[in-house]
Amino acid sequence: MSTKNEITAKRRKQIFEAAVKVMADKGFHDSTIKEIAREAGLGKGTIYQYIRKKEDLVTLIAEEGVLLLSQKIEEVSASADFPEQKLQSIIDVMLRLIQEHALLAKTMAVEIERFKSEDIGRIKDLFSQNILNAFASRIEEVMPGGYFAEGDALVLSDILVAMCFLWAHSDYVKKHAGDIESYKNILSNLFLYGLTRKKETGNG
Amino acid sequence: MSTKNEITAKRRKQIFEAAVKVMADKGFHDSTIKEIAREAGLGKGTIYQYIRKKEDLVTLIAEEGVLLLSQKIEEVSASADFPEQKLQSIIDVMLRLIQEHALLAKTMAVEIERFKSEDIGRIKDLFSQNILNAFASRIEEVMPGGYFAEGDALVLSDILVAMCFLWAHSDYVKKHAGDIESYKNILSNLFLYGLTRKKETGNG
Amino acid sequence: MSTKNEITAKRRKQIFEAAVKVMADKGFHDSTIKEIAREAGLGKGTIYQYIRKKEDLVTLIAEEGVLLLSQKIEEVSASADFPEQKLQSIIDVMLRLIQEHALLAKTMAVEIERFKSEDIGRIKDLFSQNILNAFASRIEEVMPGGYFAEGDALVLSDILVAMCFLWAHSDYVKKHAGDIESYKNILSNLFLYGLTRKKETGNG
Amino acid sequence: MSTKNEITAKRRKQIFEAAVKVMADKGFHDSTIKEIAREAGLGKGTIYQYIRKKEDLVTLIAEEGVLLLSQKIEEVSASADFPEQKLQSIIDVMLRLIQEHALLAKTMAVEIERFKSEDIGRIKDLFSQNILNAFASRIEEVMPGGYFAEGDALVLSDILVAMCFLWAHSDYVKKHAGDIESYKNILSNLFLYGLTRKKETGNG
DNA sequence: AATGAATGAGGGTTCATTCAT
DNA sequence: TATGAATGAACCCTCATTCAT
Repeated sequence: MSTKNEITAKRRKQIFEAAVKVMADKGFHDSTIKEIAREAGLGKGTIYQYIRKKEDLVTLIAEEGVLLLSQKIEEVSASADFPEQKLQSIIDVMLRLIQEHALLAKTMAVEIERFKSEDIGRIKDLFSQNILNAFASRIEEVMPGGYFAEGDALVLSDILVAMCFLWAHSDYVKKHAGDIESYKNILSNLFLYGLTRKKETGNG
Repeated sequence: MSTKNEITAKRRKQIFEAAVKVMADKGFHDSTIKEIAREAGLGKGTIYQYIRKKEDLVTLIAEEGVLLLSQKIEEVSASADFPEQKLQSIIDVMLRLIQEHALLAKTMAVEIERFKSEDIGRIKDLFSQNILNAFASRIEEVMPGGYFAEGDALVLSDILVAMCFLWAHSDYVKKHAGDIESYKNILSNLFLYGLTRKKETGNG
Repeated sequence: MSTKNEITAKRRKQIFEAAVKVMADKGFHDSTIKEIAREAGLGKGTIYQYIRKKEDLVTLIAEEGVLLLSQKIEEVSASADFPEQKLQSIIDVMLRLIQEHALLAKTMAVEIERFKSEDIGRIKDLFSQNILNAFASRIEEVMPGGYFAEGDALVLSDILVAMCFLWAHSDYVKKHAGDIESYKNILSNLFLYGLTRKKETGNG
Repeated sequence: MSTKNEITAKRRKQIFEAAVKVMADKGFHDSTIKEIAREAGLGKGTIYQYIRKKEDLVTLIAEEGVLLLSQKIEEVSASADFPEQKLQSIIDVMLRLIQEHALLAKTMAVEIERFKSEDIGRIKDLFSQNILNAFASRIEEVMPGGYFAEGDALVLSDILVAMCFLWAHSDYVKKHAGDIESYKNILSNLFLYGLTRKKETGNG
């Protein structure tokens, strides 16, 4: 026995997943409502019971994506590790999530930047506050005394997050890195040590 | 007195620049031929004397962009600096070009990845060979003995190039970094030293 | 209460009839989908729920026309009359159908020959097998011992059918013959007796 | 040394022949001025020095065709043969001309009927007076005492002329008759004797 | 709530025609 | 006179959105 709300939630999920799947493949403009409806196993008209405009699907995807990432990221932030480990953890989690929700991440990475609707503004704020700031905090913990000013932390977190998303939509990166584990190591080492730091050969 | 070829070249440039401008603002799909024509100061039909399909405009932009970058990048590579300076130079040049041709770079960054026409394949190869490889070579020169394997150079160049392009289309980065000079320093320091290297305070 | 199929059938008919009407007047190229839609009392987009391309309308018209003619022609062929009466009957039926479906016949006569799509090939085969052959059979029955070889029957049926269709699109013929009854007599007499046979004045 | 008029005449011929060639292949609407110009070895703009509108090409073709046919047909009419031979001659000439100027004839047959411009009216009159009437006269000479009324001659000449043109554009007729000689015989016999007249086996 | 038939705005593209050279 | 670059009207077709069932 399903309550009305349960059905609504189920439909939303159907539509969301179909939209993610189709849009990750074709991008926003080349995806049609008809195809998304078919993928969702619903009628074309039914979609419009749950969204007002096609654009809303991107909002939906963005929102879902940001929430998903936010939750996990917070967990990591709460861990008791050393700063460097915390940074590695957050990269690790981010990449794992992106891998796990590859299609969602791809659509987020590719479509969101170009959207200018009002709703997206709200989500970008959420993204900024929950994700970028979490990264920035982790970054701030490891950079004092080094080459960066305090204000650089935000830029660096923009960069790091973007590099994580790169895994979702860059064919080059996937081809060159081979697997996500390699990519994670490269990213961690780059951010922690840079290219020129020499590894200490463990003799003492 | 203009020869036919001169006019043709001039028109191509007009159209190219109009396309870059409009597409950087609206993206491929939301740009209409009509608007591009208006921006170029030409009639709608005239556009089709110089391209066969709207899609060709992206190919054109991609090609022009890759050539533009390739040329300058090569110059840097030929310089006689030390490896670390060479890497800084190439980042410097890349960012300056991206700044100078901001709209072109934005369209390149945003649209090319999603295009799947045959012509784009050719251009991606060009991009890979001329730009990614140039970066990879510079990267290889500074990383021995450190945390990276030789094969990582390509991935790292993917990453570095992506970071440069981030300046072209990420509102966050622009807002957080303020100006391109800051961004350049952040990128250079990140790549050369990473977040955790401590600056030696010169009291030796 | 209309089932989905009934509506579909109704729409198809609407569109078909509108297309016949408009195309008979203007020909394929000078007919626009917009006008056909208006004539059908439907929206422009609706047409494309029932056809894929404008060209399909010609296929549809051709097919319908051939089927229509085939059915009636077969009935005549099955009659028990003498050969000469059978030939007259088939001319009679053909002309009556062409008169009755004047617009359809005109479009058939004018447009089909020039179309080269694959679907038309199939329909031409149908036309050839069902209509030309029926005429040829009737012709074969009356011509032995005369001026024609057996193999001429097909050519003669091409000619006779073309003559019938002439009624559909030749202004000259309509003007000169006046009414279809006259035209039918002329055709029958021409085919049966030729120009030079003298009528026997019934005095014996 | 060419006078201005000679060049003009030469250009007209070039354009005329190119138009005939292209239109016979593709029909009026699918022929472009560009292609006709190329076929004529002239620039696109040059065409418009000799015609006002694309439609004029059809007028030109029609006019030329009618004149061509008229001239030869008149010669035959002036011959001193017996009526039946005269009819055969006129069929013979007509078919030979159609064969010789196959492309011209095809375009005449296919395109003229649908054109409604004022100029075409004039040409149709010419056609009617010069060609249809010539045929009608020949027909009138052979039909007295037979199955036809005097007024039928015009209809019969419409029919006969149409049957001659059939050779120019019916694939069926060409395929079934094989060569034009056969077709000519079939047409002649049909018109002179009909299907049912028995050949007298010449034994007294 | 679910559906898909109906719709028309809007976009890409073609091409007859013009006109400056 | 010859040309072809320039132009925009006009057309086909797609697809987001609506709405009656």
